Amino acid sequence: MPARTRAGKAQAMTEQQLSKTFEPAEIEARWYRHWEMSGQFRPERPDAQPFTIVNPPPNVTGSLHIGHALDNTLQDIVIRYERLRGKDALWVVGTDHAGIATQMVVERQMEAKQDKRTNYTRDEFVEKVWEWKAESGGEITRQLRRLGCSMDWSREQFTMDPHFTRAVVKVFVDLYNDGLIYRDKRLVNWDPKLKTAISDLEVETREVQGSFWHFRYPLADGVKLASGQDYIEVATTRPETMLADMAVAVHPDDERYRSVVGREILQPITGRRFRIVADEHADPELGSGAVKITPGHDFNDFEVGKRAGIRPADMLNMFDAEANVVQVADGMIPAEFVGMERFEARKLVVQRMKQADCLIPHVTKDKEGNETEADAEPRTIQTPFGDRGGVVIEPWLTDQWYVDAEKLAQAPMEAVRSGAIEIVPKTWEKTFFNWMENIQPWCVSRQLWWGHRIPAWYGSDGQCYVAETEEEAQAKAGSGVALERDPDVLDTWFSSALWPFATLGWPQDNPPRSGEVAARSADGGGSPPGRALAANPLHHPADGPPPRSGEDLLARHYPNDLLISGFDILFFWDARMAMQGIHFMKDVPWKRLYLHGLVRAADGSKMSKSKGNVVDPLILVDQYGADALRFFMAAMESQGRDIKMDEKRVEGYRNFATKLWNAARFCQSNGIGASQSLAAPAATSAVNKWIVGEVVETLAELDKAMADLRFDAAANIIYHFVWDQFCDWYIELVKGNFDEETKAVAGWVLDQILVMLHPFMPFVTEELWSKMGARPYDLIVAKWPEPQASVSAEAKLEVEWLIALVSNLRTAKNELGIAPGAKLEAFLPGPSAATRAIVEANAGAIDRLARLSAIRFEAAPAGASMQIGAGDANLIVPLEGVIDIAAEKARLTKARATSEKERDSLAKRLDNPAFVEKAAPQAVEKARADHAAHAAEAERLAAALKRLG
RNA sequence: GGGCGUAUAGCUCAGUGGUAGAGCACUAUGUUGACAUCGUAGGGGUCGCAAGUUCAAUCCUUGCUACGCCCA
Repeated sequence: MPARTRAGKAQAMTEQQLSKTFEPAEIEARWYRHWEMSGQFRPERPDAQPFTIVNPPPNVTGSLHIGHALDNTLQDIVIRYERLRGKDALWVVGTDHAGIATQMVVERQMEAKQDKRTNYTRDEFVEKVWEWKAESGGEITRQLRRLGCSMDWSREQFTMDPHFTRAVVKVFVDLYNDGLIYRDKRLVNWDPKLKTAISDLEVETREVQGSFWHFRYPLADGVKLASGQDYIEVATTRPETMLADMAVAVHPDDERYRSVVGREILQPITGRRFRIVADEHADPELGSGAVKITPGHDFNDFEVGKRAGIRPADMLNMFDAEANVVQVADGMIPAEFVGMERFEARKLVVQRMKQADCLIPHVTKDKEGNETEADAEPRTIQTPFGDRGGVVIEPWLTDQWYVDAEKLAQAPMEAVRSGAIEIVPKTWEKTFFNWMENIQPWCVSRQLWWGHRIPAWYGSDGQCYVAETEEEAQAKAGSGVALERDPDVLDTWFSSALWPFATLGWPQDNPPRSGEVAARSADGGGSPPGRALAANPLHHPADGPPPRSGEDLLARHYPNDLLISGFDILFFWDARMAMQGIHFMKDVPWKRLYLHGLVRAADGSKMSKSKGNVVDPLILVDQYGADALRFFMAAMESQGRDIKMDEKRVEGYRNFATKLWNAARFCQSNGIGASQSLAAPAATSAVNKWIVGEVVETLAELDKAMADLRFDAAANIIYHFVWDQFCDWYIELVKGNFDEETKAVAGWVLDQILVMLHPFMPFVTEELWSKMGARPYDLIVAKWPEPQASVSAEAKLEVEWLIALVSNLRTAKNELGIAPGAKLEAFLPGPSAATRAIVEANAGAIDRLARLSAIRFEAAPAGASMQIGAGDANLIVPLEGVIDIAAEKARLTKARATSEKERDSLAKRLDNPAFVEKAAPQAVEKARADHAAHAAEAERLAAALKRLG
């Protein structure tokens, strides 16, 4: 199959001796470069079935953390597996422009030089971000290579690439024309530090120790409540907002206030008069039952305000973009507050209210009944914080662009319901539906400079024209209308939602390649002139293979087959991909969605820089090798559970790689080399037939685990086959007997191991593959096993008989304190023909492993002996003068007790007529067989004891 | 307040309607030419608690307890 690999031919074909020690670092660097340079991450397979994964594009400012290591390892395992199975496997890779994060990084750099963004024009600043990206962005792409990830780097993508930007603009315009994007004036989550709106998903609610103040709001015009009180009590955790209060709400059924609904409050600080309104938002059970209403600065109050007839445009706004107090439209905020920072204003408001005798102190009583007064009641307050800026979010009234998420959410929900998208593990479906069913309009505009600029232009009259280009907008507006473009950019997630199809060339079928030099559009997207990625030192290697052309990637690779992501971005990214994918492509973005958990610190806490418990995956790679880290990730990835970091376990898998290395070295030193055929070699000896059968079984189990995305099961299956079956038994059984058949079988089995293990441990397997002999192609593009052989039941029985004999003998010797190397002789009077044949065929192994000089088919001489069971045979090993009899008696007694206990328990079950009648027939049958076996074993042991006297 | 998840060996975790497994750790032992990053053998668990369903429950149901996450 030379067409499958361009590289295979170029490679040295001679068998090279394996070095004594396994050194991962050198092997990893060498092989990764070779794979990438020779284009083997995406070999040409035009006729093969496509298989596609897109990676969650990491933030261009990011560096590899342990979560990336998990996520990308799982993807690489799947993609390497499918590539080995002959599919046209495409793993799309790229990075995300990360609007806020990237702008912050560059601004921070400027700050360090006493410089700032606003010293530059927008274009100048954006240019500087591109410069930053060229120099320092994309560190993570190098780091992914160190993990061994086999992505198609030749088509590396960036969300601000020109073709991607065109896709983003088209999506925006199309959604606008479909009425699914609109501009609206409403409260948004405003980050006063970053001075931008953010979506509700980017808000984190944290519990903060705060205060709850109670105030008197005097009734105007001498009005009194039914109780005679001349004020209404209101309480708040944010007193500063009373500078923009526009109402007090009471419940319509609340008798205490019914008489004053429609009357007015005279706010003590501002002197503003506003109405008391009836609204069900006010809960009579809570506090006084009356709430102050600041429609311009609170989400609930906004709704109350609208119901009370206040138009959003008329709602008072008392903050600027940095959350400092500004004068409101009615000019009633006292001058001393204007310009004040929000939390300073809070203090001053409390002070002024207190001076006006409008503060109701909080009174507590101690055990003796002594009263203490405080200004406020201490309280734990659920407070919104921006997940990037880390400051308290301020609800702020602005014009923003919104996506009608509710409409777009319908099709993805149907896709999951119908099974068009399978969510694995299934438990996440509920969470998915819960969010999708309650989805809110998605605020997509951001007040940043770095990102995809919104394709909307405004005339001087405020009329808005949305179009893909300024020319089109101008055409819509008519010539002569002066247009100004919307200064905002789009949420980064808005663009990454297009990843499964825009990376494949949508809306054009032949996208520009990453090497293409493209003029930067006015959108701020696109690589700047003369700074194409091919010339980017980060695009490693600069002389790598060119991307292929002429493919209709979109038609071939959409829908993607699988998406693997952490559950933490289910809403942010996965759900939004599903919305955009189905809307624009009329099909699901991927057939399966696999969600994995978080990697936690060893103590189970979340890793975070502030806690200082972050484990750097690259340090683990340095220490144990990438293969070991990858295997750890796979072995620990059981669906639905977080992974606790366990370095000892990584070490264990490093040891596993070493074990395989040494086994291969041993094979090599015995003249075993590369196998010549895909099919298992013809085997005549039981041990060879047996190991071929074990490969057949292991392969089936492995394929099943992979089909189910059970990475832990898959890793364990191959681990135990290599260590337990191949190293511990097969090699030991054939040692010293390397005839041609055995060499052929051993070489073939080792090759199957290398192929099956390759998705998990690509480096060590590729190295061994090349060193074991001449190969027509590299392991990365080898063929998945097709043994074309079956399991031999007789061989299995025979080898398992031998294994039982050896194990039981070792156990007995150990318990009796006999040196493991001591050579003994055994007697087996009247063996069955089958047993006799086994013994005769395996004299060598019996001598070497069981350390029996002979098994005689005759009665044992009188005297003390030990009894060794193997299958239904009972071997007698004379111990005259070897050990003390008491120890052997104790051993047998214990073993007999175990068998008797099992036997009796089964007998009890079988004596129960209900069991025999109602239980499944196979269960009854199995119980009978087990009972017979245990009874026989107990009897055998009893007889042995009797013989000991 | 709503939702989801977890509780199994000293630790980290699999698993099953028919009396429980792995890795690490632990104990004993081993330099017979692949491997001490190893070999051999061993000890260790009333499967969180309680009730129910069932011939049979660690597994299914309900409740409780503890811990974690998400949403409000």
